[in-house]
Amino acid sequence: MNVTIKDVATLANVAPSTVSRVIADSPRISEATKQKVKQAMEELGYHPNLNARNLASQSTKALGLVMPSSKDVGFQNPFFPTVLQGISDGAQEKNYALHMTTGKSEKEILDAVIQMVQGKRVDGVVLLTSKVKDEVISYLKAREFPFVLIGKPYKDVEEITHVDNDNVRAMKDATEYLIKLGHSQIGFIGGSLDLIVTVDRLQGYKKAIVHAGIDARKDYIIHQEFLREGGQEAVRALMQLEHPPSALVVADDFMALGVLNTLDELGIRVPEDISIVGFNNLLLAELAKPPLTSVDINIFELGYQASKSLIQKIENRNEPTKRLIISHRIVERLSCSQPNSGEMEHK
Amino acid sequence: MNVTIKDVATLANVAPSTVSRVIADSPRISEATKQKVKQAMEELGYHPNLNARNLASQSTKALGLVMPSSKDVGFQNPFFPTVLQGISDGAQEKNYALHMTTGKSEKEILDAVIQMVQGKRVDGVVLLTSKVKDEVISYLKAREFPFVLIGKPYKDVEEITHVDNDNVRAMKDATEYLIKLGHSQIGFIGGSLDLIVTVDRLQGYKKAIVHAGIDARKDYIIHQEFLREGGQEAVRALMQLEHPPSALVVADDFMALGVLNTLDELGIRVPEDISIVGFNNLLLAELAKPPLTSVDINIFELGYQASKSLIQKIENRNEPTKRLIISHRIVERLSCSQPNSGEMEHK
DNA sequence: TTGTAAGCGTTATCAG
DNA sequence: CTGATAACGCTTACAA
Repeated sequence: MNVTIKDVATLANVAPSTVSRVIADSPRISEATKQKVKQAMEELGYHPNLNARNLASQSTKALGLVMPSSKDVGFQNPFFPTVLQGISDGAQEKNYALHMTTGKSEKEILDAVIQMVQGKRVDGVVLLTSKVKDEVISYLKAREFPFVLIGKPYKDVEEITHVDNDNVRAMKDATEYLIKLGHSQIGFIGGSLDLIVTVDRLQGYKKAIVHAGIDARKDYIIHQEFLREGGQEAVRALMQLEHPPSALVVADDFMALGVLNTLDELGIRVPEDISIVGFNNLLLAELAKPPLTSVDINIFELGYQASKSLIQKIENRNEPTKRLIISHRIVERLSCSQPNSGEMEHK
Repeated sequence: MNVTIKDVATLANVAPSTVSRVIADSPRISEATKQKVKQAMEELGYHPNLNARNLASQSTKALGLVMPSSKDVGFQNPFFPTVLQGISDGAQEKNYALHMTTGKSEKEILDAVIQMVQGKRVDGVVLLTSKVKDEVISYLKAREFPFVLIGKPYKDVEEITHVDNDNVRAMKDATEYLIKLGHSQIGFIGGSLDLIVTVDRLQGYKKAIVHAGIDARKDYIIHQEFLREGGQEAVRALMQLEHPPSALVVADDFMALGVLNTLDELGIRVPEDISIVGFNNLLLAELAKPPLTSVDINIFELGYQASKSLIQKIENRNEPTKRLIISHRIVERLSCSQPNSGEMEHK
């Protein structure tokens, strides 16, 4: 019914295997027949059946993407489209296709991954988030199935190929940026401690504080459940301390937007009354009021390197496990200034 | 090497075909052997090879997603993660998997689609954007391959199954909302006219204006290349007209954020000096300053219905072409107010 | 350099 | 209700 390799063979007057070899661009086939076959393919509008090919060759030239739970608010973060672009570019360069799995719960996700792996739909998997206790990782490791993680694994750091930023360093840099501006009362606002990024960034913050000889105040640290209600409260409480911070590092621009909002309601001006450094340098950092100084973590590159190294791993099965660190840099905009010389009035 | 249907057959003491039937849950197989086989599968950890299955059955239980060009800034819009959630939910309900294609240019995208369709990787395709002259649509139509479009097709509206909002109506509603508040000088800010949504929304705006007997001013209409530089200029110019608008409808929240920004720089307050209605009701509409009144177009539902109806089409080949219209509603927040009684000072 | 033929792991058509 | 056996469309030794 559909045009197959045999039809092409007949038309070109060669054996099916020859056609197959032409497709694979085998070096040991005469230029003459190559042309003949190619023309026949053209004439018939031939396209290889990928299922047949995959079945016979035991490989698929496809990567599986594991997205975070779709119930997660974080899913809305523009981080994902961007990282996806990177992955896609890396894959396309090597002619790999992308297969996607999502799910509403951890269990659904794991099931989808198993189906796709055991079903031999993909040759490797890239994980878009690293959670603290990740069953998907355990599964993949146990089966020795090629995969790479975007972010840092919770454990077995040495045994899992991953691409990540140096988040400790990045947040340390951000904090020190504020310290250099003259701030010493610096608050930290981060997301759930279930995410490794948060843990790392918090650590970087602490390092900077300690290193500068500022005393670390526990009440300067907030973990809001991303944004929404809870966050508002927390920020409010923070600003009503007797000595509220004069600067804030926020672990994500999206979150920073919410913070900006709350601050505005409280009548606190940015950057006059308080300075803010965001993270990720999302497009919306530019669009915020005021435009946010933010740490650019090169999201696209994160994705690009992930698919690149996954493909390497697939094509060379005993590639060593690697850890790729993507660089970051602070992008200065208008949300930071030197602290007021006088004590900031509160209450 | 891998455990196959044959291994299961041997262990369960039945023929391979029987195992296959058990997998398909064929009604004409005794409960006894069903159990026996299932246990064998369990014991061996059997998982069907999907490539083999697809090859033999001439169908894949997979949907293809066609994303917009990754070079597009619009790709960053949180619209996509959300619509994807909807698609994914609809697919998962019917046990369909998702295959994704992207590309940096229209050509790359078309090639990817052809490969995936002819390669028989998917049973149907959902298109996430509708462009004015869409080669992908032409291709799919010519091959009579099942697909559904999210948005409105440029032509052949009657022959293409699509799920969309009534964007004309939605924008008319938004505009009339402002009119009811007392505004008569209302500006329109939209994206590229290459996108059908923009065309529709512009039309809705015009309808409302005409219907209210307000005279339509051409200089109240702006098409910025989404956001960035160009947009800023345009908004600036708009506000420096002798009679600047007292209200603005903006075709996308993301864009509205940029507008808000420019307005702020100009020292124009929202909603005191000017009212704004956004579109799409993205998460960030809530986080904007002030929180944006926005038209919720039910993005998730758009995706959900798309995959649902695509699957219907796949499973019942002569399903009639359908047009699904998803409802919208205005979500009031703080970006609108009645116009100042006095003329707004400009300069 | 090219052809022959045996898989790859399922499903589906016949019989029985 | 169950078992042979022929596809499905391609790759890949092994021959020639």
